Amino acid sequence: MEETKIILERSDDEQCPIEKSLTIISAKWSFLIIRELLIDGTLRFGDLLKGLEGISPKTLSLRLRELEENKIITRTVYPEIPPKVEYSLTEKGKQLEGILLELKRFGLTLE
Amino acid sequence: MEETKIILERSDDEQCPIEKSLTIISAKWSFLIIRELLIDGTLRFGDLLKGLEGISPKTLSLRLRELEENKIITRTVYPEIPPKVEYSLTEKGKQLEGILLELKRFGLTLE
DNA sequence: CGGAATCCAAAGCGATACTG
DNA sequence: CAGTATCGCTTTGGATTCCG
Repeated sequence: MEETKIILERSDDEQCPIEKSLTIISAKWSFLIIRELLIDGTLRFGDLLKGLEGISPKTLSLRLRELEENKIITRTVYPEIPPKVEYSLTEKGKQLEGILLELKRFGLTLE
Repeated sequence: MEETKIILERSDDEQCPIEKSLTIISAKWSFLIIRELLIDGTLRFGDLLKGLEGISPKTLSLRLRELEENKIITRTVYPEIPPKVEYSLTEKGKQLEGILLELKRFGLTLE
């Protein structure tokens, strides 16, 4: 039962793991979307559009697609009229709560 | 001896703490600069310029100033000729190692 | 050596209008 | 309702040159 220790080292990957994580979290509006879903569980496109004041549907749509591609959220379509689409976090997505809390803790130490 | 629990909640600050942290860490090249300093301790401008392949002096200079403003690094000038300037992490800056490790751990779970 | 100044291309994103 | 399409501005940062 070996666990590989995670240490900090240089990585010449085109995409090192730290960078992958940051790319996902730090795109504009991304962590806010994730936070909404952590708090509310499941939300529709319109809910997010309304909850995140200032976001455009274009950007929201783009961010949601990226998060889905990275398995952070799931997208569920209900074949009704009018359409209904729900978004929620995957298990992997929920793991981001810890990171967001760390970022919050650190951010609070900045004047 | 009360400790305020850090919980995830909506924040309508122009700059919520999570966003502050992310702004610092996720600017292009920022976490790489921090990682270099975590590994090497103290580095000169030229060392960083050489170590971070692809960065331009303009961008490096900009990032260093931002990090200094946020008390993540210190800048020490030795009044010599030719000039010598050294950068290293503050105690606050060193605290970012934990966050970078979390980001790495998470990044490794992404395919 | 450690930057600052300039110029420019690319990306990012908001506003808005439109569609299945 | 849940997006997509288009347009144009703003920001970012790379390349390069120059300076104390």
